[in-house]
Order: sequence, then structure tokens, then C-alpha cells
Amino acid sequence: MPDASTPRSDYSDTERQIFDAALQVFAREGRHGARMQAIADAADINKAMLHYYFRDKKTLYEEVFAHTVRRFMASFGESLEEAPTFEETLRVFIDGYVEFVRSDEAAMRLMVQENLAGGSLLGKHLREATKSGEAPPQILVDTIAAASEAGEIRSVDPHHTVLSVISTCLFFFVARPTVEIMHPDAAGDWGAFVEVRKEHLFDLIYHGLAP
Amino acid sequence: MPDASTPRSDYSDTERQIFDAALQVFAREGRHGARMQAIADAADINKAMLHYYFRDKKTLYEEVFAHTVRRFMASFGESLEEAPTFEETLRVFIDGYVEFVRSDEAAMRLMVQENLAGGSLLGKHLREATKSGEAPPQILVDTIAAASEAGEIRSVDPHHTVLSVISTCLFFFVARPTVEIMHPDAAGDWGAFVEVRKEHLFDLIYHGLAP
DNA sequence: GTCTATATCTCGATAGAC
DNA sequence: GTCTATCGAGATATAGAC
Repeated sequence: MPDASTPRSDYSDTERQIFDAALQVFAREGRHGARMQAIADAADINKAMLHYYFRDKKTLYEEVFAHTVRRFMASFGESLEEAPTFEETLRVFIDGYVEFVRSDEAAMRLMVQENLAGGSLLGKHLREATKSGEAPPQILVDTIAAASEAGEIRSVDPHHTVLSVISTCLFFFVARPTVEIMHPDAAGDWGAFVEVRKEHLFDLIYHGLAP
Repeated sequence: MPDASTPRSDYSDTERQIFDAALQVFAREGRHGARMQAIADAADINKAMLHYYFRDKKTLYEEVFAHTVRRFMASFGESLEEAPTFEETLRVFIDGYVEFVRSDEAAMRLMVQENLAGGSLLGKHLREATKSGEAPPQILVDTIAAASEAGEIRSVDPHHTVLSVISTCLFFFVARPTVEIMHPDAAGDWGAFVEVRKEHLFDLIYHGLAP
């Protein structure tokens, strides 16, 4: 049983190759739209090998999805750092969380795919991924609630606020092809666009919460 | 050729039945994951009829997608109303746009699906849908830019601001299954949750833009 | 226009040689 | 562990009766 904090540590090189390829294809095409042949091609491996290492498509998908949920949940906690002011905490979180998504856009796409498809696997895996220790998203909610009580920010609903922060950090990745069509500069240099966007997001949300 | 402002007006009842069913299934399962049998079942017709009215799966998908893009683009303009203050304009837009998405979540899912899959159809249809008259999203950008210059709001990048507004209005629908798991109240009464959320979004963004 | 039956093909999965 | 060949289910698409 793989450890949540060190995902895929018990995987061989070949298994990891398959895993990474499967994540990419499932993320683009969805659970049912993905083709085993496409995964094999992306992993630069024979199609029969997929079934040797992972029994079947369903098993492969659930394995990939389970790891992805864990990583996604953990990223909340990892992006939150102790900081003297709420301003600094917010800035660091936005930076850390956006960087996490940028470093693994496929993981984000897979999460969204599952949501679009109805999220039947979400309940089980989300509960499992959050019950170890405090739930990471809850930490963020608590942070906002504390800042609100301390008078550092306006009195706001912390749950809705966290959802808004996550929305703005994630959505431009979700709709990246559309953004690249509509935003002249995003198409040219995505990395630079992301940097500008982080600044904008902090600015908008910080002012939105200021007393 | 169907008119953008009155989509599907040239469709027979049967065609519309198929169209609506196809939208639902494509939105959930994706372009390739969708099954023609599932669409036929949802439309409560025979599978052979799908091929009688729409030649094949690819044609059906592109037809549905083209209409969806048009509707989505048009919704920007429809949600924008002349209002004496920017505050009122923003409130009306958030309300209108969220209501549009709520009224047709499948359309939103289809757009996101296409983005996740790489958006190969987006360029063509997006250009086509925006070139008739001014591009609707541009109107919103101009509105923000004007308010910014008039001193009604802070000096902000209008493109990034519009993207942020859209992000917050859309994302909680995209991730609805996750939201329903994490938000206690969303699971119980989604409609009430959406109402509360509209208030929160206006509040957050309005303060975020206030001088 | 509608339905049944069926042709054709794609895909997931396995068998078996090496 | 790896590969080729292939089976069989299930999917798209069509033929043809009504």
C-alpha cells in the first residue's frame, strides 16, 4: 500500500512510466475516453505491458486517481506557511498553490474530469485523503476565520472565501486553451502570464478582504 | 445556417430532442467517451435515428459544440445591462451570468471538456462566434477599463479582472461534486447555496476593486 | 420517418512464444 | 518481463423492411 506522503515510491521505473503516461491521457480524454493504446504509446511501451503491471483499465484509472487526490489535498497544506501577517500568508499560499498546479497540470485536469463525470469516486477518495490528520483545506478555512476574528480582514464567510481563492488559482489552468486564444500575452509566454496573474490575484483578493 | 441569437430555431422537435440529449451525454462523458446508445436512450429514440438526423458522431458533436460556444459567448452580452453605477453593473452581471450557467450546466461542462481535451475546436468556433459584432467578452473588458479610468474603481488590468470574475462565477459549477462534499450547505440545497454565493462574489470582487 | 437486423470496426484483454 | 497475434465484447454505422 503506497504511502500518501511519498506517492509511487514503491513503483519500478516501468510502472512509473506507465503511471505518468496514464495520468496524461486520462486527464485529457477522461476515464472512458482514454484509450489503452494511447497510454501505451505515451509510455513508449507495449500495450500488453499495461495489463501485466496494472490488471485492467479500471484498476489503472483508480490507482492514478487515488494518488492524484492525495497529492492535491496535500498541496493545500504544503502551500500554507507560517507568516507574521495574513497578507504574507495569502501571498505565499497563492504562489505555492499556483506553482503546484503549474508543475502538474495533468493532475488538475484529472480532478476536473472526475468532477465533470459526476464525481462518483470523489467521495471515497476525498474522505480517505483528508481523514489522516486535519483536512488540509480546513486549515485554510481556519486561517481565514482567525484573520477575520482578529480584525486583520473584513468579516467574511471563510468557506466561500476559500472557494473563491481556489477558483481563481485553478480556473485559468482549466480553461487554458480559451485563455490563450483570448489573452494575447498568455499565448506567447505562458510562464510570464502566470507570474503576472499571481500578482493580480493577490492584489484583487487582498483588497477584497481588507477591512 | 442557424442564427446565433435563436439557436436551433430551424430544428424539428425530434432534432432538438437529440440535440439536448447529446449535449448532456457529451458534457458528462466527453467527445470520445460518450456513447451513441446513451444519447439515443436520453433522447428516448432509436439509435438509428441519430444517424438519420445527424450523419455521424463527429457531426453531431460539432453541431452541439458550435451552438454551445455561440450561446456561451452571447451570454456575456446578455448578462451586461446598462446601469448608472459600476457597482450595479457588476451585481447585475454576476447575477445574470451565474443564472445562465445554472440554467444550463451541461453547456458549461461541454466547454470545459473541450478545454481539457486541448481545445482543438475552440479556435475556429470562438473566432466565428465573436466576429459577428463586437466580441461580447470584450464589452466586459471595456466596461471595467472605463470604470477604472473614470475613477469608479482602482486601476487594474481589465483583462485579468474579467478572467477573475468569470473564474469565480464558473468554477464552483465545474467542481460541483467536490463543493457538495466539502460544503455542508451546498449538498442540502444547491439553489440556496448559489444565491449565497452570488452575494459573496459580488462582495469580494466589489471590495477588491474599490478605490 | 421509424425500427430491426446486421455489417464493420475499434478497443480492452489474454494466450502463448521467447 | 517483453512481444505478437488474436479473441471477443461492444461500439459506430448502414441496409432494408415497413
